[in-house]
Amino acid sequence: MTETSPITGLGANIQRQSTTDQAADAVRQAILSGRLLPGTPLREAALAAELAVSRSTVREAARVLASEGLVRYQMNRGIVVTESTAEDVADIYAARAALELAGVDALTEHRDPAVYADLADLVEQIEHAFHRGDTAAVLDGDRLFHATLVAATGSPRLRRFYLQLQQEQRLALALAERSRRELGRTADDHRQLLDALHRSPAQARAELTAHLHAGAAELQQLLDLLAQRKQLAHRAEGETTHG
Amino acid sequence: MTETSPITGLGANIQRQSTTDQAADAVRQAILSGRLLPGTPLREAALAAELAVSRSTVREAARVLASEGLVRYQMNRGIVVTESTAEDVADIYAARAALELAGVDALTEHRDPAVYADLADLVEQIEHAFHRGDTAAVLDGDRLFHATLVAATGSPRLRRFYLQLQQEQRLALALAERSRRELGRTADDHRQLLDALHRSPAQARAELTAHLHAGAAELQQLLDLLAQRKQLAHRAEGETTHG
DNA sequence: GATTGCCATATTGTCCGGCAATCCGGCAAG
DNA sequence: CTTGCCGGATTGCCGGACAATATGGCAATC
Repeated sequence: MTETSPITGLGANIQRQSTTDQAADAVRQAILSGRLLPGTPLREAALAAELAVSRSTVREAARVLASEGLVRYQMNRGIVVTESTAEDVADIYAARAALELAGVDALTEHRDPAVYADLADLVEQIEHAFHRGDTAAVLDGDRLFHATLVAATGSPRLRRFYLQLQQEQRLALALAERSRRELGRTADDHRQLLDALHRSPAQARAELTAHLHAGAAELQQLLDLLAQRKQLAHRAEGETTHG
Repeated sequence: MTETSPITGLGANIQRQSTTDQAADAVRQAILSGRLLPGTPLREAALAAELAVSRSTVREAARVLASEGLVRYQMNRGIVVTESTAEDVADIYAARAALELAGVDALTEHRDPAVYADLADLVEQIEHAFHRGDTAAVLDGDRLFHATLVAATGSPRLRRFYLQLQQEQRLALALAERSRRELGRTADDHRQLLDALHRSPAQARAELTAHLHAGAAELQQLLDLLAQRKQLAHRAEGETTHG
């Protein structure tokens, strides 16, 4: 899996990280963790001061994040953390479906036992995490399971694109919390999906699309809830201002 | 298709283009047209002078192009026009297959007559261009045909990603010239593919994969040829230097 | 002759200060 | 309530600057 030098056998390619990349990482982390909410404008000067870097560096980092879809870059209006619409969420799931179905096709065609083993491990992990009540671990396992599926295509480009989709999805629900019931369904779903992957391509495809549709619906619902809560907060704020 | 304002009915959203974007466009154009060959290092200062912009602007533009895969950004080594390996080409076709198959699925499921009409038009265009001997038009039609197929998924993200793949492919064969026979095959293939799309999903999928495999093989062969020619040139250069 | 160490040069990474263009909120006039 | 205007805040872009790093060549060494 890892590259090895033909001479030394050491694949350790040491490499410093540019300030720009570090800045991008910091902001990305803040966004994905929900510390920077969608819609938040990112003032270049303030960010530069906060990160102790120059404005040029911030701008370069912003270009990177923009290409990942985490922020939007509007002419003369600056950087804003991306706000996902309902259509965006639907689209993310549609795109996910396309890539993951390609993964299913590749897997059910080549039947690589290593991939099946990885997937089985992940299902175990997810179930364990669920019983421990470790929400973050469940979600991590979920993401890794699907990423592994796409990786089964063997295509680096599909893999990279898929990771971006996952990032966008994380951004969309950064502040949403899943209920225990939904997490349980997640755990069950993946075992079922794995079974279907063993059985037949057609069943696997069907199971996956069903799983994704359910996920999309759940996320849409969560977003609606958040929007409602936000509206209420907004209204309350208006009242206090008026009173 | 186009967005219309509920008030004026004018969808004309005028918008200036930032200098950075213009710079990126210029370089992108130069790369895709083959004026900047793969492997060419892009000196920031020189580029800035050439485009009559500042180095900061060039760097931002480079970040954009790097995110599109047209250039590579190596720490302390600067910007280099991406050199595609044989694996890259294979991967591009694998990724294309995944997305286009999603398009086939969507199309054969919904049977949107408008899309079929568009595709039929494009086949006509390609055949006309071929008979005119207009190579560029054939290739444009080819690209548009496949992009339309992917667009049938209705997913903006898949569409965007697919355009990037097409860009990368153009980069890979920027300086390769296709023979008349290959262009003819291209024209025939698309009509066959369109027929299969009318017939059955399974046949469409089969036809598409065959088409893409043939394309990949052709491109690989072209690249081998180019590599050989390059080696010969290189060797000749060495001889003159020594002599 | 091949390897190593060193040095001059070219180039990048990053920062800074600056200025015009643009956006935004508010206030006044109609 | 709309329109026009104004000032502060912010961005877009620039040019200069300097340290860190890469690169190619030359000399010293084995």
